[in-house]
Amino acid sequence: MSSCFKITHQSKNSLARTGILTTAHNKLETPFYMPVATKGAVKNINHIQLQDLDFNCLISNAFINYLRPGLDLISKAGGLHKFSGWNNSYFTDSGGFQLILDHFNPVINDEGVSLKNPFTSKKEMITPEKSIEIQNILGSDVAMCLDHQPVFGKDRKDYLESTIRTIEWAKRCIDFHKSNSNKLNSKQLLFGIVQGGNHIDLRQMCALALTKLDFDGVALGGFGIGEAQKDMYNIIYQTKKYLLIDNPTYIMGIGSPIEILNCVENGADCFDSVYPMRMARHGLIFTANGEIKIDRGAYKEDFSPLDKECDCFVCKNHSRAYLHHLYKTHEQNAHVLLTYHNVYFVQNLIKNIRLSIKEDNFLKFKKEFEKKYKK
RNA sequence: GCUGGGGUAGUUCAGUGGUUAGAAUCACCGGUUGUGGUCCGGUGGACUCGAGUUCGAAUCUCGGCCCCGGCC
Repeated sequence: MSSCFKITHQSKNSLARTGILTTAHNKLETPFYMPVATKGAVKNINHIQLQDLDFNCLISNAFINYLRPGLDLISKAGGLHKFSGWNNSYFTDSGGFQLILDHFNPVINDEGVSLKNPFTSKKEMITPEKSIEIQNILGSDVAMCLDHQPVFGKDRKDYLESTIRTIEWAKRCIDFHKSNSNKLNSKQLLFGIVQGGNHIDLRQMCALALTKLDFDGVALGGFGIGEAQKDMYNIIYQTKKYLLIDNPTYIMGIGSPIEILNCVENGADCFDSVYPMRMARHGLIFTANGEIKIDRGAYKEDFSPLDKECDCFVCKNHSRAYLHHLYKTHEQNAHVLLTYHNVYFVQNLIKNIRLSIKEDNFLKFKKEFEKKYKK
């Protein structure tokens, strides 16, 4: 039973809820979205701006930090928080996501994963224990289990194998986490991860197994890629039935406005995704009236703001024409300004979601948002 | 005035006497989700003009026009 999470309001007509997740650094209001700071920095937006936007939690990557700059250096600095100058919360991803990137030449067996260090070309063996040890040293507020999501898994057989492996690894992760007294952050929480692709029974089997392991929270993985995407909401809904009601539920890798809304409706409490920042870099901008692509010629002489309803400083001070010009001329500031707007937009959405849940108005809010957002 | 170089997509370049003239950029349209990046994919668009040689010229020859350099 987790004591770090407390539900503060439960929607009557859906699984949407607000809550407080208490970490060593913060009390995090849920639902919340975490900007991704793989290397201890979010691309094109700095810590002060993020803090001003009330982001109290980022997610970094244990494996990437382990490869570079390395644990010795981060330890000398006093851990990931001090090294990166972020005094709020950090989740750390285990490195499980890197298992699907060809770039790292992953070779997986029951013991763990063998990966190629792209900086040295040396092989690195990451086991569940090793992954937790790295996160213990980094001192993140929430560590994630090492999980296995199959890349090419088209067959149920592949998903069954990876799901069973994920459960076995989860046991090893929690055993190591409990027994290792050498943690930088003694209050570090640990979340398990549900795999199973789009097979509801595998998801439920995995969820059930994790609930028996005393995790502080449970994540659903495997949505950023592959076939599970279209069935995501149903998978979350069906999986939630097998999770403890007062466990925080984290949807990994999801971050578009519409997806956040639908995940919240099905009981999700936190998110992380590169989506808002990457879309900004690629010129796709979130607005209350839908997404726009700022590189389109249509905006060349459009002197209105990105989003008329947005109060961010970019919308208050700059026109689409100006941002179009910066973007088309590859001016660095284009990415900085567009990233700021997208991140602001998502945070604003999250705040409104929380408010609407507290006011028992979530479904109405969602419906109205979607109506305007989808053309 | 003399002389050399050059004119190929909106732009910068490649290339060849022989099916459908390449690329980058550009324009338009997709994509992007536990970060390998200002990324990936699709589509669109051109041989300076005239004459000659040739079965065939965008390519070779001559001339016109235009651009760049050098000399006077």
